[in-house]
Amino acid sequence: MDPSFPRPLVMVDTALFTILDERLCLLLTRRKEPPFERKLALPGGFVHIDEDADTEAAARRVVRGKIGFDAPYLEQLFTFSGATRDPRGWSVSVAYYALIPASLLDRSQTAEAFPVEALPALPFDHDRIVAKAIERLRGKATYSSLPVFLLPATFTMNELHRIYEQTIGVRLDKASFRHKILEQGIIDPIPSQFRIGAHRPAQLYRLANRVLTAFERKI
Amino acid sequence: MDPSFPRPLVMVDTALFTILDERLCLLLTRRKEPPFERKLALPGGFVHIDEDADTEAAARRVVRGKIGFDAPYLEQLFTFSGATRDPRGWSVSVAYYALIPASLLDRSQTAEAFPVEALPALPFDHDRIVAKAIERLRGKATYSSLPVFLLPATFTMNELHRIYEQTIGVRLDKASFRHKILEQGIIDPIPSQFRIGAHRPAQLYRLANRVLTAFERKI
DNA sequence: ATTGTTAATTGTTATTAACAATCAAGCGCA
DNA sequence: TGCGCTTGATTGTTAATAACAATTAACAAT
Repeated sequence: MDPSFPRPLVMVDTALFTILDERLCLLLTRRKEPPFERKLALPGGFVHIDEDADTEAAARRVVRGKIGFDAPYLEQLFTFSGATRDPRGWSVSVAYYALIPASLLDRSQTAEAFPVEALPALPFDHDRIVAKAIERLRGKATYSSLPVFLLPATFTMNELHRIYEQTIGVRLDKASFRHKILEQGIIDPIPSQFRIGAHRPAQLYRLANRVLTAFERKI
Repeated sequence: MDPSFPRPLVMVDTALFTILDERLCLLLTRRKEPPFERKLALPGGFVHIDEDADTEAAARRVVRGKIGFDAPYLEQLFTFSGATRDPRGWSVSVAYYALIPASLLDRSQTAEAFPVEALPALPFDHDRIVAKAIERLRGKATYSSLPVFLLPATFTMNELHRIYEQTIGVRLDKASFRHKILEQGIIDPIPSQFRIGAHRPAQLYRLANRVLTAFERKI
C-alpha cells in the first residue's frame, strides 16, 4: 500500500504584508536554527502531519507563531520545489501570502518589517517567493477588494485610495476610483461616523463582507 | 541536519484540456494500480526525487507519459494536501493544468477525453482539482492569450473567436472581439495565407510569441 | 446569374474612463 | 470673527471604449 519512493521534505513559507509609513512592507524572522542561522528569512517551517490538517493549517500555525493571531487574509501563493533550494535535501515549500493591517501589529513586530524595495538578501529561494508574492498582490489589487485587508476595520475613502495606489504602485484618479469602488459594493459607509481633523470630516467605511471580491471583467 | 519530521507523500496531478467538437474536454486515465484501480482519474504520479528536477518536471513527465509529447502550455494550478485525500497517507499533490490542441492528439488519446460538463465521478479529491482548473482557465481566458494554446499553429479569427466563447462560456461580440485581440497584438496575420471554402477566404493568423500574454487592466 | 455561407467592416449609440476644476466643512490663528 | 489652509467630496466636460445592428466582400455550388 505505502509506496516506496523516497519522500521530499515538505514545508510552508509565508510572505506577510503590511503597510507602514505609506509603504508596502514584509515581516521577516531571524532564523533560530541552521541552515542560515541568525539570517533574516520568511517565516516558515515543516509541515507536522500529526498536527496540521493540511498545508494551509500549517501556514496558519506559522503565521500565529509570528504575529500571535490569525491573519485577516491568507492565500496560497505557489509551490516551490527541487533538489537544491534547501541544503537539507529535495524539498517542497508550499508558499502562502497574508495581509495584515498595521494597526494590529505591536512595536516588536513592526521592528521586523522591511519595505519591499529595501529587503535584505534572503536565504533559500525566498527572493523568488517574495517576487512572486508581490506580483500576485499587485495583480489582484487591480481587480479585487484585496488591498482592503491591509486596512483596519474602518477607514476613509482617501485612506482606501492611498492603499490601492501604494499596493499597485500607480496613481489613480480620485473621482474614478471612488465611483468604481462604490459601484462594486465591496464597502459600505457607516452611518453618521466620520473621521475628524483640520479639514472636512471624512465618511468612514467598512468592508461589506469579509471575503475577497473580484471585480467583473469582460474581454 | 536532516529534520526528523515524518514526511508526507508528494505527487503531481494534471488536468489536460482540449477542445473536441466545439466542447471543452478533459483527458482522463484509467488507473492501473490500487487505490481506485481501473477507475478513471486525472493523470498523475509520485515525484521521483532522483529523476525530477522539481515538481514541474514531474508534471511534464506525467504529461509526456499520457500524450507522448510536451504540452504547449503547462502551468501550476494549486497544491492540495491533507491526511485524508489519499488512502495511502498524509499527502501533498501539486496540481498542474495544461492546454493541448486537439490537432496534436491521435484517436486513442481523444477516446479518453470527456466534456467537462459530463465527467464521470473521480477518485481522491480530483473533482476539486478539476473545478479549480476550470475556474482558473475561465478566469485567465478573459484577460489573456491563454485560449490560443488550444488551437493549432495557424487559425482564423473566427476559430479564435469560437475558442474564446467555448472556454469562457459566454457570447462575445464579433467586431469588439476582433478589435480587442488585434489591439493586444498577441497574434499576427500570416501574409497571403487564407483558409478557403464555400465562402470568402479567411485570413490565417499565428501566435505572435509562444508565451502567455496578459491584457492590461486598470482599476 | 442566383443563392448560400462565412469573412470582414462600418456606423451608430450607449457606457465608461480621464482630467480638471470646483464646492464643502472643518480647524488654526491673527 | 473672518481668512486661509487642509483634506473631503462632487461636478462637468471631453475622450475613449464597448455594444449592437447592419452591411459589404468573396468565394462555391447549382
